[in-house]
Amino acid sequence: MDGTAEAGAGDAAREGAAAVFSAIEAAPAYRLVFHAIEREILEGRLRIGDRLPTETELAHRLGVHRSTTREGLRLLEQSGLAERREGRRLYASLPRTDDLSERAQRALSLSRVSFDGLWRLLRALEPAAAALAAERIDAETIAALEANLARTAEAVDAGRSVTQLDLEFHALIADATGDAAWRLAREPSAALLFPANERMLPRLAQSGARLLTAHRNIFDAVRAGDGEGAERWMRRHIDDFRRGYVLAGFDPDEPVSPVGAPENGNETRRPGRIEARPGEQGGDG
Amino acid sequence: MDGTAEAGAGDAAREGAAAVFSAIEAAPAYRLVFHAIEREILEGRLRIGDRLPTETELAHRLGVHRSTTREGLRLLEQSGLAERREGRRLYASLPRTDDLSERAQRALSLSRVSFDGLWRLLRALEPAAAALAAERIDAETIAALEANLARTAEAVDAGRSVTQLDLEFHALIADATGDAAWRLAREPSAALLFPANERMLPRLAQSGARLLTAHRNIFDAVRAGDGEGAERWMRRHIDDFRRGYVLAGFDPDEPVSPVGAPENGNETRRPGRIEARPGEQGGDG
DNA sequence: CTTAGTCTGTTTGTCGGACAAATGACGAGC
DNA sequence: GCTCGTCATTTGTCCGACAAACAGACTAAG
Repeated sequence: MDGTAEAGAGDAAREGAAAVFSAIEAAPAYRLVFHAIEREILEGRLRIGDRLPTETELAHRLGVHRSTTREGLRLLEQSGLAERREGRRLYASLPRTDDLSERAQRALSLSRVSFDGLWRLLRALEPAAAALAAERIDAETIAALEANLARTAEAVDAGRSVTQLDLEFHALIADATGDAAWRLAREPSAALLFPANERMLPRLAQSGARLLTAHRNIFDAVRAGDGEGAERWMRRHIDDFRRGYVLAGFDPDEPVSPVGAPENGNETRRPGRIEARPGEQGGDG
Repeated sequence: MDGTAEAGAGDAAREGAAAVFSAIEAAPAYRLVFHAIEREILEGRLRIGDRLPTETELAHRLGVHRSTTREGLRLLEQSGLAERREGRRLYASLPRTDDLSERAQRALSLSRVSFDGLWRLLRALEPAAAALAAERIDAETIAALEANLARTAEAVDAGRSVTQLDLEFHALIADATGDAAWRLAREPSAALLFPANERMLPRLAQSGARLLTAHRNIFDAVRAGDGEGAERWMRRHIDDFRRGYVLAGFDPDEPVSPVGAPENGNETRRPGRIEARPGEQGGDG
């Protein structure tokens, strides 16, 4: 605890031009704890799914207090490398893609993104994804897409919102590429862009039906292994989306509005405690 | 403290069919602390850049102990919504894109991605990004690109590796779109794919020079506002990249090897402490 | 008057220990 | 055999303490 900083104090003759003085790297112990465990996981000594040692044991092994260990564990937890199962225990895990997407989405929604920027991104991605999907799709994803189409048809008939199903359809296409990179690349933008549908629907007759038809065409091509067709239909679908947006009277150059405020509930759902503290201190300053 | 869990214990007469029993959402207090602060930031009561209250004050206001507060702060920290500046204090911040990218990249590298999948993703993205960049680029990014090209030329002359500069060039193009979504979408994949260059270089004569020429062509088109040209040159560049990969004798269907093990240093660099504890407990089991 | 040192109150990092509640394993009882 | 208490383990939370780092204010030196 006495890393006395006696670095560049010496003679005042010249400002050492050659000396580099790369910034000293240091970190509080809780961060070292985090990295120690992270490393165990990344280098395979702790395999995905393995239960982490007890807090007490970790503390003991790392030579720090349990509180410090716990702070490190929080970092690990939030980084996605540790995950709670069955309520309490922590298990080593891979950061989940949807988790990453969600965060990216939030970051995006807080930054400046225009409808047009997002749209052009997806116009580049989605057709290519559809083409690749046509080459690689498996039976399982086909089934999932069929189910999605069925539910979309229902929703359209019933006049319900199709936004969620729309998002799911496109996500499934991305999944069909079999490559996590595709999903990761498109998800945040799609989640921000496609809900714009919600605002168009009331203004455009038949937009639900059009969407369904488009999805069906895309699906048929994908299932048939017709990459080119899938790409073409998807591109039309995306173009159509933009057209609808403009027709409905929106300005594609405007920033997209952050959809969905941060909800409260969504915790890791464990039975037990309901509130942190029923009500003890109000807040006095 | 005493949220005694007396949920569904009652009479065993009938299994309430009508009752819904939506899963009880509960969370430990440290998580509630996290969400409380998160919410303050997301809803604008704490603005980006604002200094967070003292740990003690937070603890007091939220009615929990400082230790608990600190655990919540670790979550916040790792989520990117709080950031240390000047060493200690925590400030509200936006999750940084490069941070998100880095995590996404790690997640990708741990999952199954093939050269081909990544390549096709970037083949869809990069040309479109270049086209958009040509419409929107500003003087600053032009300057950055020029600097990048100059350094690339140097590196090629000197026979040094151009991988980092290559990555930077493409990232700058994405930046030039002015839309964070583009950078976020391509960064993780690019970071995994482009370093493959490193392996090709020794096997292919002139590949550095080819890369430089391609970058120059792309840049010229972008600067001239020639979207179509930029797109075309970029597509060629990406195609060329794949051709080189195959020529060099690699199989595009193989999974990409995780590049770069998790390094040690990269902390938040704060002067002061060098080690958590110089050497107090060795580890006895 | 600027520069360098000194002092002081505040804030963070870490530690020690304590205890209630939840969990999981296990053996007793219907 | 299945259900129900019992008990040890583990997590969540709290209390309190103290050293180190830091931000400022203030003072001595050039």
